[in-house]
Amino acid sequence: MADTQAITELSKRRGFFFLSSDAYGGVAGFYTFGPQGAALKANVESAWRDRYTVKEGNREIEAPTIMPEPVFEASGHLDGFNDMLVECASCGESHRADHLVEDVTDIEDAEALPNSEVADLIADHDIHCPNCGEPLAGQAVENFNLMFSTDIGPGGDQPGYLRPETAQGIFVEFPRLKEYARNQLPFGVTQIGRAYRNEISPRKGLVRVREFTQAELEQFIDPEEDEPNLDAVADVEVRLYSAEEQNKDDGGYLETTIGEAVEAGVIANEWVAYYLGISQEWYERIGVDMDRFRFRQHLAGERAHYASDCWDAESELGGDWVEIAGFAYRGDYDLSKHGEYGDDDFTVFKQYDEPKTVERAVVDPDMSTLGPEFGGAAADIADALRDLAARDPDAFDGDEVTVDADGETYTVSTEVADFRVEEQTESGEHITPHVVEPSFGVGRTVYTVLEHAYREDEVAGEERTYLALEPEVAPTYVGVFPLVGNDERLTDLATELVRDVREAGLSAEYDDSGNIGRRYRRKDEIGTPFCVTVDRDGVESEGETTVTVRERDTTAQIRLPVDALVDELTAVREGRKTFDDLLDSYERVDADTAEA
RNA sequence: GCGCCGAUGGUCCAAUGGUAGGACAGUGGCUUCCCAAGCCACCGGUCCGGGUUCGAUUCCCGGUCGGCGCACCA
Repeated sequence: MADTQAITELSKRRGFFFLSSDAYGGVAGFYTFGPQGAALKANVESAWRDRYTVKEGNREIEAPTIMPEPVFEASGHLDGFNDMLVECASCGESHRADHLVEDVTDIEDAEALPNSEVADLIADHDIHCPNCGEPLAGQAVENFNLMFSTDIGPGGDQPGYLRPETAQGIFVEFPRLKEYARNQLPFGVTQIGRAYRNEISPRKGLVRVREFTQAELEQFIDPEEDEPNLDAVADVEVRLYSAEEQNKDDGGYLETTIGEAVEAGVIANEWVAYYLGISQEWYERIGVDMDRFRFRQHLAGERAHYASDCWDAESELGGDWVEIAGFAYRGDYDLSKHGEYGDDDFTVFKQYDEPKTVERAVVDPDMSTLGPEFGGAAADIADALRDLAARDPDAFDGDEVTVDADGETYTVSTEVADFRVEEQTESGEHITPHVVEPSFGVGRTVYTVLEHAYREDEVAGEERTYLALEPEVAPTYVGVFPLVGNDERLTDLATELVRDVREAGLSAEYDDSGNIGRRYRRKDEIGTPFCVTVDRDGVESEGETTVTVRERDTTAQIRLPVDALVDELTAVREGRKTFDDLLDSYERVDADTAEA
């Protein structure tokens, strides 16, 4: 069982991740991925890109991390990302001021009130500190916004924020993105990038940090027509922790399939169900221990108001369940907000199968009459007439019609209004697409992969530590060693092989220091799946030159011709073969015999 | 943000009011034909700032960072 300390220590020592800016005392919530960690993270991102961008036929973009204030007014982060804190003068405890007020009043959304008013309410209702019982009256209510703010350009008159999620970078560019998709729904846009939250209390290493990487997919759909390919994931087995089960005293997991869960209505939304299925398989692929993994449904209270169904992927880390991805059906919330605040069109024109002919009441006011008669009010009157025609065509039945404009009532002859009923052909309508959002925390995923891969065992009576990383994500794929360092035939060939392996696009490290066992252990600790060793038996043998390949988890070895080495290693890396296949094809080497 | 505890080579630990010692790791050499072996040598450290003191890594205060608890996690 991997404890957090052991992994933190290994990560520091072997270069997976460590606290940033340590030379200057460090700063909480910021981590640097070292050489192994950066490679591991890059491999996880590649695997994500392969699954959620390439295999889904989506497109990836890269938006700036800083965006101007109006973006976050529209997204709701400027208001909604604030916490109101009040500190107790007696015991120093900080509390959510809005929550305290909501508890003792019938105000439901105290967060919407100005701070001074909340402070007054605390005084008026004589609210006491929940911790020590002393009165909180007179204490200032302070805002704490979780977004990092900055100034764009000189002068400081254009405030900007570091994005608290990568998603907004996709939503704000929707008007162009829909053009690239040729206005055809459904389409998906992905982004892998940094996001920033000025967390009050970063904790637990990589799990809660202030700067982190997200991988997000925004799937834009027509809610009335588009359906996911559920057949592709219907048989995928998942462990679900539904809201209903969470509310029971003895609630447990539903071990079921995606198909059954949709059938039973446990997963309300088919798109969400589809991505849970895809993700179950993806997590397994990158080496997450599926016995320490579950999908947990949000309880009604923790769901954002716009999300109709929301599930988290959670992994067990150090005994706690940690959210590593969220799957939300966001409806049209994001796009309609940006449509409301932004200048561009956040809808898609949807053509009907066949054009519809509709009868529509229209007016075509004669401005040459209205203008002279009503002066500056004429334009408003014309607008009011159009509204009225759409709302109440019967109003035009008589000779005259009255409308209100600018607070006054005007009477216009129906002839001047030129009321008539027209047949119009409509070829389609503008709709606001709905959004399905699978959103992944990359750092937490990387940490999960590390912790779930951590193993301790014994080899030849000696303890060893190793990382059972999947070949696809292992930061260093292969180690290449001369069995001894003082024989040029061995060192020369090993040096040559490292070049060959790298040339094939596989990350490789050469090592001739100390004895062979030490070098194997070094590679075990960074999760290198294979070690190639050049020995005298191999270079002295009649005929072809051979080398040994050792597999990390079992320490089993095979001997194969150097000419086959790169091809076989590539095949395993790409998932076309396993080491077991190689065991069947090549001579097995018994390390114990060789030792004797 | 608050409370408690802590901070010594790359890592893990020891010691001390008079500038620090070990283990492991690392580097160079010897040895070594398959799993952290052996021998020699080397590299490398008291979190930051202030105070007390002739002298502070040690005592005191503040800060930073970490662990745990509380709060927070749209």
